[in-house]
Amino acid sequence: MKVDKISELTTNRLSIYLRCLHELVAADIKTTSSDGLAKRFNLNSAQIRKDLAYFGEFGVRGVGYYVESLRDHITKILGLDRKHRVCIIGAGRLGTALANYYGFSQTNFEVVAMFDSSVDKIGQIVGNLTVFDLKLITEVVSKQQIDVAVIAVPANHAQSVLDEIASAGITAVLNFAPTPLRHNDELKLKTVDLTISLESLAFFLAKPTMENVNIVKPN
Amino acid sequence: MKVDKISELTTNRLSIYLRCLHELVAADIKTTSSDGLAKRFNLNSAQIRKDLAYFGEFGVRGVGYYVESLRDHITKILGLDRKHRVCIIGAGRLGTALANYYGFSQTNFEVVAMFDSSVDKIGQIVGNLTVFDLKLITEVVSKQQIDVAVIAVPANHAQSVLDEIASAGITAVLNFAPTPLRHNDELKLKTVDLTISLESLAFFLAKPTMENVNIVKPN
DNA sequence: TAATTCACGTGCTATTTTTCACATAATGAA
DNA sequence: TTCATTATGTGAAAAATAGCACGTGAATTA
Repeated sequence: MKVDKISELTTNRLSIYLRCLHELVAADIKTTSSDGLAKRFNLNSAQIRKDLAYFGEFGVRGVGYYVESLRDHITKILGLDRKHRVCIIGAGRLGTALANYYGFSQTNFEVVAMFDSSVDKIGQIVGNLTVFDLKLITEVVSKQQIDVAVIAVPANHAQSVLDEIASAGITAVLNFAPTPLRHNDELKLKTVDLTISLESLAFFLAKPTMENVNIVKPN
Repeated sequence: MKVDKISELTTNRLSIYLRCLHELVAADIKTTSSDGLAKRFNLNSAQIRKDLAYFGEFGVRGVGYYVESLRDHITKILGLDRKHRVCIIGAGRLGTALANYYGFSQTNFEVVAMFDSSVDKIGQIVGNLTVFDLKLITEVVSKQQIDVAVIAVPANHAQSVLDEIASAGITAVLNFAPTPLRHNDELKLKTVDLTISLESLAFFLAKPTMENVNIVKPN
C-alpha cells in the first residue's frame, strides 16, 4: 500500500479506533478484529482495515489485531507517543472551560499557558495557570516549547490572533471562533464551529416541511 | 433540481453562507454573487450555486443574489425562523460554559433548562437557570417545549443520558461526550469530539517522520 | 433595439471516499 | 498432514462529493 496523502477522515477514525483500543486494553482483551471494531461504531470493516493498511500490516490473518500492539502503533502514527504542549488564547468562559478540560490531559496534551489581551484577564489565575499578555506569545511559546494553540476568542479577533500565533512559530491550531481564517499551508487549522453544528440540527428539525421548500420559486 | 436527501456537508455550508449574509446585511450590501461568497471561504462557486439550487432558484442571472432575500431563504431552510428551546445535560464546567455561550442566543437558540444527576449540582443556579434533577427531564421537556438537547456529561454516562433524552421525546441532540452512541433514526445526533480534533492535529505535527511509519512491518 | 457583459443553473466530468468481494495466510481440529 | 475456518490486505466497483464549462436570462450600454 502506497499513498501520498492521508485523508483527514482517516486520521479522525484512527483516533476513534485508538480510544476503543484503550478500552479493550483496560478490559484485558488481547485481540480484536476489524469486524469487531466496525460493529462498535457501525462502520464498515474494510474501511478499518484500509485505514490501518495505509501505515503498515498490523494484523494477522485468521486472528485479527493484537490490541496492545495496535494501540501502540496508532499511538505512534498519531504522534501521541510524546507530550504536546498546548496554549489557550482567550481566558473567557470557553477558554477557561477548555483549560480545565479533562480530555486534554488524558491524551498526552498538556495546557501549559493561557493568553488574553484584556487587562482584566492578564495576571489572573485560571486553574493552575497565570494568564499572560498575548503580546508575550512568541517569547512564551519558544521558552515553553508550545506546539499547539487553541483559539477561544471572539470571531472578530480570531484572524489577528491566528496571525500572531503563526508568527510565533506554532503550526497546529484548534479554533473555536466561528469564522473562516486565512493561513498558509505550513499551519494546520481545525475549526470547531458550534453554530454550524447547531444549525445543522435545526435543519433536521425543520425537515418535515421540506417538500414545500422545494417548490419555492424566486424572490 | 430534484433531490431526495440533502447532504450534511451542504447544510453545514448553508450555515456558513448564512453567517456571511448576516455580515453583508449589516454592512448594508445589497447583492452578492456565488463567486463573491466563494472567495471568502475559498470554496468553489459552482458548489455554492448547487447548494442553493437544491432548495429553489434564489439568484438572478447577471446580477447574483439579493443578500436580504437569500438570508431569509436560508434562515427558513435551516428552520431558524423560529426559536429553538435547548436544554443542557450536565452542569459541569463544559455544560456551564455552553449555557453561557453567546452563539446560542445569537442564532435563535435559547437555553431554557439545565439538568444534572448529582445532588451537588441539583438546585444550583447557573447563569439564570436552576439545575434540575435529570429524572425530571420528560416532564420539563414537555412543559418547556424543549426540542434540542446538549449532552455535556462524562462519556460513561452519555449513553444512558441519551436514552432518557430520546424517551423524553427530543429528536435533536448535540453531544460533547467523546464516545459512540446508539440511537434510532428518529433522532439526529451530532457529536463534537475535541479529542478527535486534537489527535488529528497531532497527526499533522507527527507527519515529518511519516516515511518511517510506512516501512513498518508487523508486530 | 442590438450588442455586450455578467452570473445563475445545471449536465457532465473528475476526484474522493466507501464498500464489495476474493486471494491469501494463519490457526486449530481431525 | 490435510481440511475447514477465520480474518487480513487489497484491487476493483460503487457511491458520494466536488468542479468544469456552457446554455440561458437579466441588465446595461451604445
